[in-house]
Amino acid sequence: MQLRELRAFCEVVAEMSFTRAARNLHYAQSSVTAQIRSLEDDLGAPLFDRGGRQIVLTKAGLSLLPYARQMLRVADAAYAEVAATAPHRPVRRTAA
Amino acid sequence: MQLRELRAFCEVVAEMSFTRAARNLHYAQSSVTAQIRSLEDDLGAPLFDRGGRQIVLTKAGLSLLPYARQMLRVADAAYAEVAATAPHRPVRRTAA
DNA sequence: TAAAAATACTCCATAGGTATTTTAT
DNA sequence: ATAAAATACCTATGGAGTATTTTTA
Repeated sequence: MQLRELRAFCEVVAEMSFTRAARNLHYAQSSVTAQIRSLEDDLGAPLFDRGGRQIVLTKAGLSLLPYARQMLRVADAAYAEVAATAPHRPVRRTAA
Repeated sequence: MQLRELRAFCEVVAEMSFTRAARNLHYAQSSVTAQIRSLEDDLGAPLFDRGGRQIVLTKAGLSLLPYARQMLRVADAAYAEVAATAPHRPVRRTAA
C-alpha cells in the first residue's frame, strides 16, 4: 500500500472514472490502471468492478475508502506540521 | 512521503539506531539511510542529527513522529478491514 | 458503434544490495 | 580502536509513458 496509490484510488472514486482521474492527477490512464491494480494485488481484493464503460466500488473498495481518506489527511497534516517547525532551509548537515 | 519510509523512520526512532532498525526491518543499513534521506528531502527538513555513533531526533523529526505512527496504524487498520470484507484472500500482516 | 479500461511494449528512475570510507567516541 | 552512519557503485524492479486492443453500454 502506498500513499500515491491511495491518492489515485480516492480520485477514481471521486470521478468514478479511471480516465478522468488520470487527467486530474496528470497521469496516463494506463498508469492509474496500474496503480489501482497494484493496490488490489497488495490488498488481495478487487476495489472496483469494471465494465467496459462504467466502474462500481466493490465492498472491499467501499471499506477501504474512509481509511484511504484518513491516511491522506494525516499525510497532509504531517507536511504542514513539519513545514511549521522547519520553515526554512533544506540544509541537511551543519555547515562544515 | 511513503509509508515504507515512515515505517523505517519509526523503527529508527524506536531503536535510535539506523543499523539496528535495518536489522529489524530486514534492510541493509545503507537502505535505511537512503529511506530517511528521501523522507528528509521530501519534507525539506532533517529528521535526525547524526553523530558518528549516536543520533538524536530534530524538532522536525519529533513533530513528524505522531503523524507517522498514526498513518501506520491506519494502514494496518485498512488491511484488517479489507481482509474482513474479503475473507477468502491471503491476509497481509503489516502496513504497506 | 464509441467511450472507457486493459494490455503490450519501452524507457528510465529508484529501491535495495555490497563494499568501502568517514566520523566521532 | 571501534562502532555506526555516509558514500560509491551496481543491479533489478517497477513506475510512467505511448500505442493498441478489448469490452460493453
